[in-house]
Amino acid sequence: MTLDDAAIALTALGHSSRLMVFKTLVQAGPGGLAAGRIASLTGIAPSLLSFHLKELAHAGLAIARPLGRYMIYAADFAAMNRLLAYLGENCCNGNPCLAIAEPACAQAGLPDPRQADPE
Amino acid sequence: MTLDDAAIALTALGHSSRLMVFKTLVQAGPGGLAAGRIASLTGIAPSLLSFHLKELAHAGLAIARPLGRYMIYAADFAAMNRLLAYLGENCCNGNPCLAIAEPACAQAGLPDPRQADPE
DNA sequence: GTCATATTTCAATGATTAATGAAATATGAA
DNA sequence: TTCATATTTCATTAATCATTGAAATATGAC
Repeated sequence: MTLDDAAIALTALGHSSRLMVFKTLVQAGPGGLAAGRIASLTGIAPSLLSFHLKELAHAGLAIARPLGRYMIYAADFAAMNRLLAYLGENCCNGNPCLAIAEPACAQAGLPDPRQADPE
Repeated sequence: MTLDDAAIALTALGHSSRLMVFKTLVQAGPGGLAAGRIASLTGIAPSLLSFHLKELAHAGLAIARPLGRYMIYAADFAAMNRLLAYLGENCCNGNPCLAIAEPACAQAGLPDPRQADPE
């Protein structure tokens, strides 16, 4: 993932409506949700939601597949992982200083990586 | 961290120049860099850089401190960790499915958390 | 004090983005 | 075929953002 790829994905998530939509898709899991269901869950008008979903899809964070007259959108978990990996490597000095890494390591008796000094 | 806080931070990082600036600050470590040094490292014009640095600071991702006639900017690693934690919890279903979590866990003999099915 | 350096502010411009509602497209049901 | 549902497209408007260069501010050096 290049810096520009990451910036495009971050821009897509950097809007409260789109972040809410993406969060909704994540909660829905890989099966995804129909556009209308996303609209009713988030309260976003259909045409505006279509615009935001297209932004997310264009950024590679959501995948669309038609199902009859419905359009099913799902979060692209792999893409999100790549983005988080990029941020961890390039924007946290490559150190395991991420809070998110803590729970998985705590159960293994490892020290909390959040204490690592990033200098 | 609220969804709106996260969206503000993501917007700040969702611009290639600002992401490059932030990456530069991260590489510099907690000691930070003078604005002029950031300008020469990134090739961004001083007045435009000032604008972008203000955006990063306003989003809580960078901290500024005056040092004589210089202004030192440093990445706020704690804020970045909070953002990554938010994304991990809310945008990866709370599962340890993050690629970034893998290295720390591999050394403990844990299975690769990236294989976890987020459904 | 005067000068050079470092940074920010400001105004102006152009570009991009968000939001709204109406119209178009497509699918399934009756 | 006709109708209702689901979604997208389009045109329009408003709003926000990025960029530039000049001017202002502040600090340290001489």
